[in-house]
Amino acid sequence: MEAGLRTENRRAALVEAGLEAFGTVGFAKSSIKDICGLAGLTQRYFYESFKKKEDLLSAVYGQVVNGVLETGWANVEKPAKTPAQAVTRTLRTYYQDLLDDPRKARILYFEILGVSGRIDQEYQAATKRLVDLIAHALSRAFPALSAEQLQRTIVPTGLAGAVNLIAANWALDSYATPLEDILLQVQALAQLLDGFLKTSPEGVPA
Amino acid sequence: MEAGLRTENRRAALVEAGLEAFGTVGFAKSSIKDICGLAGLTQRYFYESFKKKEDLLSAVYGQVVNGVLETGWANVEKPAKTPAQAVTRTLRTYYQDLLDDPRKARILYFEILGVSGRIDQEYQAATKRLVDLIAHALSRAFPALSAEQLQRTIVPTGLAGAVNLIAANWALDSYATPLEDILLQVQALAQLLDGFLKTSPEGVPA
DNA sequence: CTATTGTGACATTTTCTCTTGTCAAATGCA
DNA sequence: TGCATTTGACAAGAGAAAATGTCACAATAG
Repeated sequence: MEAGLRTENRRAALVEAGLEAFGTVGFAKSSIKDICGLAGLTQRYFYESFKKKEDLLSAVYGQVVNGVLETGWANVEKPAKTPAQAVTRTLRTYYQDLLDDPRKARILYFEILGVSGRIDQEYQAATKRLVDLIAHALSRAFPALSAEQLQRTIVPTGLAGAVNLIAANWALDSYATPLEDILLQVQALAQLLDGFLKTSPEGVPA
Repeated sequence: MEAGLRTENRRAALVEAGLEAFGTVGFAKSSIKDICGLAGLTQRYFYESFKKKEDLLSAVYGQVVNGVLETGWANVEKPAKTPAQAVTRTLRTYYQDLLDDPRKARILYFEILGVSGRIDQEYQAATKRLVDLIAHALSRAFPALSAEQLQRTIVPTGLAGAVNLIAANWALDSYATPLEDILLQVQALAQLLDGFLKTSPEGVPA
């Protein structure tokens, strides 16, 4: 095997080990040594691919964020019978991702915060991407809402916060509430909004 | 001055120094030595009042949380002419608190997360208190919504997430958007909800 | 086969930070 | 005033983790 390729493999192993360490023990309590142990590598290989622990967190976070947002976008484009169905389905896959791998939830909602200014910026950028996805999902599910109009309001940001806090509380609660219960409530709200928009064609004010 | 009282004063100085350190440099990057320096005390006095840095964070967080929730409750009880006005006024004081002291915002939304299991529990408890406040505010502003009904839904949790993420983004953005712009949008949404509830006396389904 | 490069295990250095201890000066109290 | 307690400044040990270095061995290419 080529050297460059093996370097890549080691890097990938470190990212996977980082996901495990940060997602279970936590960022603060994981040492570089621990992570290398999980990856089955010695410490020097850490410095082969990363300068410091924070850089690994950045790589892990980027991978997780890309994963959930990709499944989100893949879902939002699919046609749906009703707006409520579209909203529910998108949210289901998003939450299902976190349910399948609680380490991702922990990194997305907890470990990423308060580490450094640079990481805060990455968090902010990722939040913005989620807000964009939500704005797009809303404008698709509810054609009465224009995407441009949504972009200028705080509504998608607020909804992103709602989605995130519900997910974070759900994770802190060890996923006690069945996912379907949460989705049923969301579905009811979406149906309400749908009915409301149909009786108020003037839409939502900016 | 009595000894016990001076001990109290030193403790208060440490909490204030903790607010400054955690709220600007951050929890991870603040050493006990730094904090004592800010407080104008030597390290031994840290151990007089706290066992470890985490305990100081807990004290600082508790003070900040109590402060914002108290102003929130004080406001929510006041009578208002319209529901939209009630919502806007409560939110204004809540956000104004954070605008006046950005260190509080940083601690509330960033520094508190991912520190330890114990701190996570305190965060969860504080979130629950905010959710309760919001549920109460909603049931007061919109009598059509019963408090008991609200408690069983994810709506207040979602709204708490919305309030928090909007605040967190706002803080990360160095409060670029004028507070009044945000409040105007919230007011518009509240008016919409008010109008909707008046045409749908059956209320929101559980 | 042999020289070069990559690898793995381990040692070492360095840098922090926590935590406890010492002691003289200051302060409060009888 | 004289005694006891409190205080402030600093020292120093303990421990952990980061970051770098060494070296024998394995793998591979020519």
